[in-house]
Amino acid sequence: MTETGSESSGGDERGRFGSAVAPADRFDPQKADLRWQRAWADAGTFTADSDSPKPKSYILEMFPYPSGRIHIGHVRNYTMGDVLARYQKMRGFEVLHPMGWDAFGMPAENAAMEKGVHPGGWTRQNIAQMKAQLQRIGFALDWTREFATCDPEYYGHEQALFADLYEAGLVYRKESTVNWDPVDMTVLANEQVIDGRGWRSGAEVEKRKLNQWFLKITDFADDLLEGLGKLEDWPEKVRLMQENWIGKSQGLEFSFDLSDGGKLPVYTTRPDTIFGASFCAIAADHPIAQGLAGDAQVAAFIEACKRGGTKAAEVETAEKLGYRTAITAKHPFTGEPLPLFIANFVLMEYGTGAVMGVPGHDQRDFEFATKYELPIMRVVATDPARADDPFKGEAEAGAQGDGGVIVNSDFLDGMTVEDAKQAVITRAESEGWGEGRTVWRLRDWGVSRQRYWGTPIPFIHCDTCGVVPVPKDQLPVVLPEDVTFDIPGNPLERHPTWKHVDCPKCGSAARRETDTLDTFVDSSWYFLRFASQPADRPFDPAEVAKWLPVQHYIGGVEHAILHLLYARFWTRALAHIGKITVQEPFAALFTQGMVTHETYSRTDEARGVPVFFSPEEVDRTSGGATLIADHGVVEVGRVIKMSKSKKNVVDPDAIIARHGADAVRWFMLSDSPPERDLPWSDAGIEGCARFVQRLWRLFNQIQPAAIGYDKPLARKAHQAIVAVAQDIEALGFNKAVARIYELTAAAEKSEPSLDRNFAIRTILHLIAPMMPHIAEEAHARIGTGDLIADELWPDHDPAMLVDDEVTIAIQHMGKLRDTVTAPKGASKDALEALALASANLQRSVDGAAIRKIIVVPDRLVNIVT
RNA sequence: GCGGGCGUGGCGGAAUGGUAGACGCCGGGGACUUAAAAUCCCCUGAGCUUUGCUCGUGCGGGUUCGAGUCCCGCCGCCCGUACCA
Repeated sequence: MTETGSESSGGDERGRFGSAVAPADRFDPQKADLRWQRAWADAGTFTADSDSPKPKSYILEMFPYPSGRIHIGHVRNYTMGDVLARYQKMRGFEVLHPMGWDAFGMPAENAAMEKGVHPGGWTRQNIAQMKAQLQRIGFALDWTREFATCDPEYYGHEQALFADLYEAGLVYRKESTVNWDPVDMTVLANEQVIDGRGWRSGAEVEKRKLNQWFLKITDFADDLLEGLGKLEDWPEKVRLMQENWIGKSQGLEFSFDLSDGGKLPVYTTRPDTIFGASFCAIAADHPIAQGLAGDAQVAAFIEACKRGGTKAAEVETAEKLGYRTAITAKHPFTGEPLPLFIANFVLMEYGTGAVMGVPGHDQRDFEFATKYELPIMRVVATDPARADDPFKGEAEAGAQGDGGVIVNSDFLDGMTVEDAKQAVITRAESEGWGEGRTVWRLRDWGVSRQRYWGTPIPFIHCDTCGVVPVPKDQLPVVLPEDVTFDIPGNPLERHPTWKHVDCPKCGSAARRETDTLDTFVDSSWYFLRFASQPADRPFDPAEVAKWLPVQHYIGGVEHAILHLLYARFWTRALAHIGKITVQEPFAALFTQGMVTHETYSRTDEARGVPVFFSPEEVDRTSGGATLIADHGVVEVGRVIKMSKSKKNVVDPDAIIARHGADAVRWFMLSDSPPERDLPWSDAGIEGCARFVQRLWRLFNQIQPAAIGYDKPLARKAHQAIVAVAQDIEALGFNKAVARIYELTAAAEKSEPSLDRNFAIRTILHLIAPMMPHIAEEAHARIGTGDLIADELWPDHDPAMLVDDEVTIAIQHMGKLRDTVTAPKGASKDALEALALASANLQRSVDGAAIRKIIVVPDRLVNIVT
């Protein structure tokens, strides 16, 4: 029992930081926050030492795009990472917790167009502002490793890596489709296409082909897929999404003989339904379609297919259109002539750009067949007896597992879907007209962007030598500063001198590549640059090996596929060419939810559109919602993601100025589970600010002269040490917060004792990763005198974790009838006897014969009658 | 369209198949105060014939002694959909 009171008496010790702090009734975050932020910076508390003998831990949050100001969503993201980083440090790890800037991208160019500023200047200014904001929240970041992807030192190394991948054959050029704005004469991002029109010009967008740079991510498709299986600490949903995105499928590729003497190779994942085929369809940009374009009608149809943007959601929800050619395709088994269509829903990128249409068992084909009055045949049924059942207005997938059986299909009749697939493939292969083939949904990564504010692609186009990489000693290819954005299009393209260079090979006049790299390339290796930053190389492989993989990677679920897949690919590609040894960059991934807020609006009668008001303009104190300006009622809208257009954003600066960093951090961790959305509320943040003061009062109640013990409280403290640690490790911050509230309440209510002092000091350490400023301030007064950020997580006594009494639920037929207290570990017989003795239970049973008694030790007894 | 997720009091949420609603917010009552703020204490899912009982985890079924949790079928909302980052 004595060990529970084994905390040091500690009251009048004053260490390095102790004398600086005067006792106060209230905790003053405005003074304390800055004091401790300076103390950490001066002491280099969070500077990672790669030569430390301690085990390493790399904690990383997805670095921000410097859009202007820190968003409350950033605060949530970085608070979670910060708690982990500080906790890991308390657990004895050498922690790397860096921060940088994903600084290239379209918003900077938009700002340049709208405000006439330079994208670089605008970006740098935003970075300075956002860095100051992050520092004001007290994040335990190693700022010595900060960089921005728009630093030539960073993108120069990226250019070198890109050239290395080119040399290794992982980079190539090919034609691909972009959104083209025919009025602004420029390429549009999908985001810039709204309802099929350019966002500035309002012109109807067209698809246009352009020669572009690609990375061979498909070479790694199998490996990326297989690697998912080993990522145990990734959310199941993200692994599933990536798996579906990669989309490995086994199917049959075979050729139809065409009536014009040609052949039509098609790919299908459902060869079992081949007897249900009633037409064939090819993409508008399929060679056969192009060959028919001499006909004006065909040309017009192909032209019509070009309308609209390239978004998958748009393409696939568009009305299905087909053009029936004069050509027919001969069915390989029946010899039937099937009509050949050009169709807007067939994609040239997937398979062979041609499909066999099986309307009965594919929904798209069903709609198409209905529209063009093609036969819809049943070849899969739940039962052979139902081979001629009609369809109920939609296709029946008849997938495996549904117990489907093949019907109306000659030699396949009676087989399962799976067996029939194999049978058709076997037959096609033995007869030589087709073969089994694995096809991936994943496409190669197009990295060309026709924009200024990105990493210049380090290549030169020479009429004699073709595509020539810029020699390594001429890197970085730096963006020119003197550019203008007053007209649409890529300023690099129209810059007077920048693109005119001599060919590095033959010396004749040549042109610099004016495309820049997708910003996803920048974010595909930044975590390696954080680990080590030599001037002459992108990274030092030995240093990378020390820190990687990232132990916890935290960011929004919106990155579940693209960013995370590209980063996994880039890391593998670098390993493939021998630059690093690590294959998977992120050992554990956590995807956090958004911060949301309700909206306030009124309908503008004249225009019939809602006008939104910001939270500061609205008074919500009286239960309703009124506009402060005119006291009129405003409508309270759904709780949605914060966005400028809905004016439902809250500014972290204003909140920190009011309540301090710790209250904001605590709010970010409280209530909502971190993977779910967090609704912002003023009442919530005020509650957190109150709790900060409540803790402050408690911390001042350490009594150096206290004597005696309080075993129940000590037990709670020991249990909390273990539980909070487990919760933090599982990123269950909301649960950790709840446990701290419970222990705090218990400590407040208890009488002074050695154990109470212990409980208070325990709380101080448990909150240290979450509310580091008040923790330092209190620790300076009641702790060892050193920084609490440098202290270790408290030890616990295993003997104190178990209660000696438990509450047993007594049920009749699964319904609660009574509860009793029993010693922990009581025997089944004893529990049974206790249950049967319950008057409430007896009344419920009412003399009925007992058929069964279920006893769950330390939990419940259920009487079954 | 396709892929993925989520749905529990007035609100955010908790709950290895085992006492649904821990903890926080809001609200109500009380203490302290000349008063207010701050603080502290108590109550707070709905209903009823209130020693206790019934209902209740988006909707409809099912498995089980026992289902928020597992299975089947729906509904709603959110995220991604390859040039937003």
